Amino acid sequence: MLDLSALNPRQREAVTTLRGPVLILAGAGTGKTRVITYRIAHLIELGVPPEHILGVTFTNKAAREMLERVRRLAPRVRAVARRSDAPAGESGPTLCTFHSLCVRILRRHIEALGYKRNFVIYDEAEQLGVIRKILASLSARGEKTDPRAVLSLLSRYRNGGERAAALADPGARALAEHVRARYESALRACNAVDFDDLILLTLRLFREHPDVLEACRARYRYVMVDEYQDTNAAQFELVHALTREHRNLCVVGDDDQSIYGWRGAEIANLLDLERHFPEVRIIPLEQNYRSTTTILEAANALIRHNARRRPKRLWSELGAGSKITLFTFPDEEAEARAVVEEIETARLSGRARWSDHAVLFRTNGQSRALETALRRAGVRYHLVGGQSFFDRREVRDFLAYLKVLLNPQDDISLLRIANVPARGLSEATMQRLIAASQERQCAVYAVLKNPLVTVSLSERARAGVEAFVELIEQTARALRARPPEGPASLSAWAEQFFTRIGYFDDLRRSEKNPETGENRVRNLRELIATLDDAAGPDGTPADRLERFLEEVTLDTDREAEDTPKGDAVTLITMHSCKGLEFPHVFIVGLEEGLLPHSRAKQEGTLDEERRLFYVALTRARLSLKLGYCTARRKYGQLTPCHPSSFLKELPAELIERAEDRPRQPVSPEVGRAWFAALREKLATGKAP
DNA sequence: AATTGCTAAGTTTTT
DNA sequence: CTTAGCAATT
Repeated sequence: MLDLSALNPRQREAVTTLRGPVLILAGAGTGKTRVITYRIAHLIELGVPPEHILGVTFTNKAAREMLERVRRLAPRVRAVARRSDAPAGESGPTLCTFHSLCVRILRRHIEALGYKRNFVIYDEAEQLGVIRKILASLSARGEKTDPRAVLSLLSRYRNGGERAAALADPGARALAEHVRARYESALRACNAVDFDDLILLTLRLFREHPDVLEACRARYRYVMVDEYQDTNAAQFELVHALTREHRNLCVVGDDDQSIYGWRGAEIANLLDLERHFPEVRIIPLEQNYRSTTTILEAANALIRHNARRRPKRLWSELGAGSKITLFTFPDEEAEARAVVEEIETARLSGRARWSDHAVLFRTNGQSRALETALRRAGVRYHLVGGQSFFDRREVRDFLAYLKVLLNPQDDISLLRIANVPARGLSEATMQRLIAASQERQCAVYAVLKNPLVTVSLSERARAGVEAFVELIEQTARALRARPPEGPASLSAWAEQFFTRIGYFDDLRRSEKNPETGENRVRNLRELIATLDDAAGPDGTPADRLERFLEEVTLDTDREAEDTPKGDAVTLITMHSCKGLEFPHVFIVGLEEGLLPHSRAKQEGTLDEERRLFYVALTRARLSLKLGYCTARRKYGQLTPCHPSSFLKELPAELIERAEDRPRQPVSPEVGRAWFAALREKLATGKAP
């Protein structure tokens, strides 16, 4: 029996309001995940068949966590579906991301839209590749357009929404429309879809094949959406399509924590929910279980400066705690040293471990000075985010090979690996082949197989092409065969395949520094070792590889998570800290131009910057320290800077300047421990 | 075909 | 100061 008395009245209301539309306005630290999981468990307990429940999240991590907690609350729930290939007879609730839900639907029905079922999913790097090609063919006039900017424009345009409507600049609109036509046909020709397509194509499927929509509605009778403030217009459409009939929609979110507007998130989805669901019941959660009242009051005061928001005020029963400390530094090195000093003082006086601390910053670049200082002091840390494992060259090459083997039409991947390792297919040769493919309106791979085309190539190039085609054909054939003809272990197969084509050696050779070469080989081997686990046991080797690829493109936080971190300080951007909490938080670089970022000012997104600061503030449980520099090294030279205007929005009585802090008396034991630790550090040679 | 050198730019980044 | 992308060399 589910014990609802463990919840506060508001939470209980949220858990027990099961019919009709509900908006749970869940402020930071108010037990949001708890409410969602209790709600699901409650539904099940009341006899709702679990397979009628759909819970949509934005990250796989969130989906996993939710699944785990539902299981704990409702032990009878066994098979809980997360992966898109879950068996049809499953009996659990569906807890997954928007994207994996759509993949699941599309894998079943995409042929109705004229795609092949073995479509590949392009990630951002591949999307950029397509955009670059289009831009290159478009502007021989030498005008340089930033592919990233075009991609983001395109994404907004395709997803529709108010932003796109406000995309009134006729030049931008024309460019977007122009690029869109080429982009979509390029992807289609490659039998590829991108992240946006997963949602958009599902919507199209619903429009053109109402029976599919009907089946989904019948199946998902209770729908919940987490982090609702981060949904974009297309995602809203999807949710609306599923729920506008039965109206059992529960959305959970916090408009004050909307920080992904630049990625197309429509905070209006949350603010204007009544427009589509006038009967919506709004349940605010305001009791915070995380932070001291000092921290919450500061956060409340800050966010009040935002014009358009649903009013709410966080409170807690955790007492005032200590004041917020504000530091001023001459430059970022001093800042980093002070961070280290604060952490070490707390640790050596026995008040906190390294892992109780997080240092938050606006831009990834700010981590450098911090890392240097922490390393110098021998403090363990881990850096969250940064460039992804999946952006490394060797990983991209590997994935491109897999994609080509499963779907040779994938031009982008094919062009990436056609001459890796070098097999005599020079840039010039490839250009001719691409031209031929455009002429014939067919995939590059079809051209490679076409003797009418290859006959015009040089002897060497033709030999290269033939060898390449033979390699792909033969390997693809082998992968379609079940064991014993086909490979039983994907890892063993991959290891052998990449050795045979000389990829490992090529990787080593390509690096001047043998150390980094070995590192790349090791990275790849690590990934290869996970093949069998991630792919699951069912189907042909090709089916299994397909699942692996899907898992890897849709779930990039997978590997980061299971890395055991031990006792270490967390260095993290303000964006990626959402949803986390730490006893002690240090927010650095609170300078005008960095925290309200200079570009945000130009773009008129000051409110979002303020929300970002709000998210950062509300991560702290016990102590909060804020720092800014009076000068910072910018592009090489020291430039003066001013404190962030947001600092003025925090009530002065909650803040004390670091230099005014009363010196805390140090007890003899603490003093001894401190010196002992210092001596040890000197002995091991770690201290400066 | 690959390496070198130049120029230009420089947020955040769930899928 | 970096770094990425691109052009122009060897």
